[in-house]
Formats: sequence, C-alpha cells, structure tokens
Amino acid sequence: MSSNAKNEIPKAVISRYTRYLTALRSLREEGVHWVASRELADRLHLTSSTVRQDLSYIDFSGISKKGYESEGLEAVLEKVLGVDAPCNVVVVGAGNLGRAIAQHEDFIKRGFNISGIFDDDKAKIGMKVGSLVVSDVSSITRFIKSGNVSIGIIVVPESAAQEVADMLVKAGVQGILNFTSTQIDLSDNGVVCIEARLVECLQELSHAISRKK
Amino acid sequence: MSSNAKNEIPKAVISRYTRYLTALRSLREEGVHWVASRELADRLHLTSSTVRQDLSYIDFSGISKKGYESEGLEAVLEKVLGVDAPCNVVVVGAGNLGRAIAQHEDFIKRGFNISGIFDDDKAKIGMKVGSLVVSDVSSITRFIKSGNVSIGIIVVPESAAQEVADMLVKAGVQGILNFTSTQIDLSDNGVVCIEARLVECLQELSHAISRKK
DNA sequence: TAGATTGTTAATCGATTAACAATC
DNA sequence: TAGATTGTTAATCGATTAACAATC
Repeated sequence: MSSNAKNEIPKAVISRYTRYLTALRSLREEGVHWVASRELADRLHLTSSTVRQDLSYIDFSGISKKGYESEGLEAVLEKVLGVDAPCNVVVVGAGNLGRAIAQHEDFIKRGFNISGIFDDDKAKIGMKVGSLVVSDVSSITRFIKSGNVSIGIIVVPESAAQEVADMLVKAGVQGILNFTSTQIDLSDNGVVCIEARLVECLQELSHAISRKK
Repeated sequence: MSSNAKNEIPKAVISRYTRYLTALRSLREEGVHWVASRELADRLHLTSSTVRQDLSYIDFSGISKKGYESEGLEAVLEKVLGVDAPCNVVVVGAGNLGRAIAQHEDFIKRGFNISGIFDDDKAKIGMKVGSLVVSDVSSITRFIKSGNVSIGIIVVPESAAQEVADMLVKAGVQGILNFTSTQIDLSDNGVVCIEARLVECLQELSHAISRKK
C-alpha cells in the first residue's frame, strides 16, 4: 500500500522515470511481466534502494517476493510523465541535423509526432523531408496555433537560436528542446526549455578520458 | 591566489565547465576580455556563488573588481576538460541521424574531427557523406587502431547498440557517445559512455509541460 | 579612499544509500 | 513456514547557496 500524493516529485526522480520507462518497454518486448527493483536497478546501473525510493512517489505498489507488474508500472509512469497521449512537435531548421531529427523513428515510436519542419532559407523551403515538406518559417505561428503543437525543437545555427525560441514562445508552444549550444533565455513566460547540449556531452567524455591517463 | 590542486573535481562542476566554455567562446566573439562571476552566472542561469565555487577547483584566479580574464579562463578550462587538442571520432550507423551527426559543424568547430562513418547495410556502404564515404563496419577495428580514434558515436537501431559498443571497446576507443535509448553495459573495461537520451529529453519536457496544467 | 568583486568557509538543501520491519 | 522483496525511515553523501573577510 503505497500512495504518496506528494505534490512535487524531485527532478532527479523524474529524469530516472524516463529511463525506467525505456527499460519497461524492452521488458514488455521480452515478454517479462514482473520485475524486481534489483533487476530494474541492474539494467540502469542504479541501486535497488534508489528504484524503490523513486517508485514511492507514485501511486503504484509492488508485491513482496514478486516485484512490480511491468505493464501496470509502464502505464503509470507514462501518465506521470504526460506521455500517455501523442503530442505534436515542430522542428525549426532544415539543415542536416534538423532533417534527421524530423525523421527520427524513435520519436514517432514514443508518441512524439513531428508535424512540421521550417526554415528561412529559400533553397530549403519546399524540400521533401520524409513525408513532410519544409515550410517557410514565417508561416510557423499560424501552423502552431492551428495544429495543436506543444513542443518546438530548435536545430538552427547558434546565432539564430534565441530569436527562434522567442518566435516559438510567441506562437504558443509550451516546451522547447534546444539542440544548439546557445543557452536559451525564457524570462518568466511559463515555457520550459531543455538543452540537448551535444557538444557538451562530447566534452564531458573528453574530460573523463583524459582523467584516466 | 587560488590553486586548489584537488585531485577530484565534482561531476556537476565538470558538467558546468563545458557550459562556461561555450559562454566564454561567445564572449570572445563579442570581444569581451573580462567577465565577472555574476555576468557568467546570469548567462547560464546560475548564481555567482556557484560560479566562484566551481572556479575554485582550478588553478586560475580572478581579480577583485575586474572578474576573470576570459581568454585565459577559456584556455584553462579547455585543458581541464581535455579539449585543448583535436580528437578523432567515428560514427557507427549511417541512417539519417548518423549521417547528420557525421556532418555536424558544431562538432568540428569544437575540435571533434569525425574521421569515419560505418554501417553494416550494403545499400549504405559506399554512400558519400560530406567528405566521407560510408565504410563496412567489419573494417572498423583496423580503422580505429590505425587512425588514433578515441571516441565512437553509436547511432544504430536500439537492438544493435550493445553489440556495436562491444565492438568499439574491443577496437580500442576510450569513450562512447550513445544516441540510442539502450543503456550500454561496459563492465569494467575502463571505457566511459555518455548517453545522449534524446527521447528521454522530450519525455522530461512532456512532464514539465503537463505539470503546469 | 570607497566600492565592487573575489575566494573560501559554513550552512542549507537535495539526492542517494543503508537498514530493517512488514508482507506476500 | 521460510525466504525474498517491498516500502519507508534515518543516515550519509554531495551540491548549492549565503555570508563575509580579503583584496584590488
């Protein structure tokens, strides 16, 4: 009997929920119906204590000796993360990376439906990207408002990132995923931004490597 | 007069160093030679206290009333992160995302030289990707050993991720950047892996969005 | 000099782990 | 029943912030 009804789940816990979800989906494909905290922990390089502590924030109980019913837990985590319904996303920037992101199958598979891709470069507008066509960024506001789009992904040159973010916010997105190295400034408008920081990932890796020597 | 000579810089601090570095590079482009902890903090949405605390781990002093000499600090951070010399990288997986990553200008600009791209799909081998040509993954070990490659980037379907990681380790890379959602297992072989977790970023965003309502 | 900003210590805050009674 | 595993509390560990003397 858990039930915690806490109104605030720690940031670090939410971040791990996304990873539990990925693991639970693999387990489902493997036909595994019950999973113990130790098993989940091992798969994600955590401790079983962390897993049980994390799961104490949600309204889902395990059973002694059996563990957690994996499909049930998967459904609860999807609900908590707000990924229990598909969500429309636009990509801004139709360069190599933008076009690849727009066609990335893992996003679709996980319920993120890329419904538009935009650029300001006349040479790119009209280009086919999978089943989409690159549109002029000047039409993005109308598109977002009419298409129930809640997330914008920024994949433009660094110098344009903030300007694009402002445009997305004005158009009414609720969240932004930023693939540039520019730190986006969102004042206090209630929009959330997550930074992918690809270059910074490689730099952390460099540090870890050079520390070994 | 700082000098801390500590042998272990906290993980969270290293992670912010990569962000300071990005900010310092922008400052250089703007022609700014001195930067105060408050200014750096504001740009990255941190507190000035965090910035000064972080910088106390390295052997670089600011000056009262002026702040930090930005190019000097940039150089020291590059050294600490091990990004003061270019580094060779291979990409495994020549799908949309793999090809885009291999041509991503931000990587080159920051000293990560993509020197090869590999796939096991006959239809992709031989394909031109920027100035590279997709090679058969069976040749990757020889390539890595002879080309002084220290980092491998995994951009393959989830089901192949672990197998590719094992191959990269055997070939002798020292670090791995994983773009799939599969958690890579590296036992105890001294190789470091960083997970990009793109889908998980979007899911965190979903949570933050749905929490607002 | 007066005032701004550093460097550092100590306090606070948050996250992880250990431990164990409850339970199936 | 006996043993394994949960749920939860308390202890530990690590990260952030506040505060302020030192300094330019």
